[in-house]
Amino acid sequence: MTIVLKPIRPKKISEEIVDQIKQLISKGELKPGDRIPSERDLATMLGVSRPSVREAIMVLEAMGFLDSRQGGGTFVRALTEGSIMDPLAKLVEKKDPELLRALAEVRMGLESWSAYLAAQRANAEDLANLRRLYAIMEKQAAKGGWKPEVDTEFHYAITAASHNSLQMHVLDSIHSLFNATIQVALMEFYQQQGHIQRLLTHHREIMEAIADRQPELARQKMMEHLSMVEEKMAQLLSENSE
Amino acid sequence: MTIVLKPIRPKKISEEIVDQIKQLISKGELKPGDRIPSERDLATMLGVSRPSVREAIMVLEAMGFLDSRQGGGTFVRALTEGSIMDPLAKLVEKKDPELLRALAEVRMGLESWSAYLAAQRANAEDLANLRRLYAIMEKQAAKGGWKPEVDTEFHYAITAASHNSLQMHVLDSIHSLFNATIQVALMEFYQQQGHIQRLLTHHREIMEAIADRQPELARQKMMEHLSMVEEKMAQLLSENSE
DNA sequence: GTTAAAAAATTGGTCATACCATATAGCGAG
DNA sequence: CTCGCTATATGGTATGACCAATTTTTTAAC
Repeated sequence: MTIVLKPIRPKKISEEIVDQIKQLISKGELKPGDRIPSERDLATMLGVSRPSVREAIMVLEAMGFLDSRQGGGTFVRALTEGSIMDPLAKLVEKKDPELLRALAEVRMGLESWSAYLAAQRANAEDLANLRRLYAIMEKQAAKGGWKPEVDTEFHYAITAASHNSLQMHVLDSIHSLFNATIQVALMEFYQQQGHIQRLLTHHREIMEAIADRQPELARQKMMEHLSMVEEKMAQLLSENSE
Repeated sequence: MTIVLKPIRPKKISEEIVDQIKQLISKGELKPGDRIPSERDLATMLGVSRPSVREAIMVLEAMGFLDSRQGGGTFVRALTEGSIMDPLAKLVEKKDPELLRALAEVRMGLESWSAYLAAQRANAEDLANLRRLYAIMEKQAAKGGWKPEVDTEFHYAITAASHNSLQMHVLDSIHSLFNATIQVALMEFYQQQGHIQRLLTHHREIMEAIADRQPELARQKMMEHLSMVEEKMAQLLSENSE
């Protein structure tokens, strides 16, 4: 008889307070703009010390629920949803160039691996999807345009063709970060510099390598492609830092 | 002339500390699993009071960067734990063979990429660390043993030598999943089958390729190594399912 | 010498108190 | 009534103490 004993993590007092206040907000008893009782009052109300209350408020402030102003008071902030970001997103929100480079590099490793696997396992449906997306890109390129969404979808389709669910999840996290940071700016940068034809060629080569069942070639082409992306990103970042 | 006036809000001390620690994590100086200095030490180091440090840690904990355990200490969490692992951890704990295969495959992609990067960037310190760990493995192998911890540490050291903090975090999530599932069983399986010498050879070849600055070779050797791991894992799973 | 139990040191969690900095409210001078 | 000053309320920081859980070291037993 295996008794699964619970994660006896005695909850911290401040966490209890966080939960209570969060509940008040979610129940609408505390509306945006309201001023909550002072730290001292809350402490006596809850029968705890002020530091505990303070830690709770600190956490809620970090979450975006509250906003404290010295001398003024603590107010409920209008939560526009989306304030809850992953740890990863919080890190790159500063657009630290070093981190973005690391991000691009991780992406390079993951996607080239996806291409390798895709070349081994892509089925007819996968290939048809890739061809469809490539046709759209080609059409756009003929008009001198480039849609980030289509580009992104193309890369997703490759990972999907790897038929590895976990790979899909991991890459999704990385990719969404990329989108959230400089994806769009990067695409515009391409258009200005007239690199669209090169991009199109890259994608075609990758697709053909996958269709021809040449894993090593697909990997290599994806690597070349993303190397250029990283290079352009570095240019973009150095320009902006001037 | 538009003068965008700014924030005005003088930054709180705790926020300052939050930024500093976040930066340490993003730059990779604090890696997943590391224990950060105690609250008291940090307070004296930074020249502030303990409550300020505590508030900062509280916020970072809420953000998912840190994890504090009473009496134990405060540790750096892998940034991808929440966003990638949680949904999948439940699936993997059932030891679904399909998912374990996917896991091993993702690991293969990530680690071979780590080896490639490490061969380009490993410094003297990184190499010394690898050699030290290899020596331990060699000694163990001479006695017919194989310690999973040392093996794991060796692979971590390679990723550390890639000098990409994000790569470190992503791989940590994957690796911890691996450890939680079949890592130990796998090691025992090796010993039973007398594959220790082959394992040792693999690790030596990888290490030498990195030391010789041969990225492609390092990648290839890591791939061979992990291919064998995946193969053995498949054997183990099929045996157990009988 | 190895292992297990016990004690000590370390570390996070909580509390109490005091004082500083800032914003708001209220009062008073003009 | 308006402007400016003062008093007060409130968040921000610092110090110190003690508790609870964990880790490490020491000690004792085998």
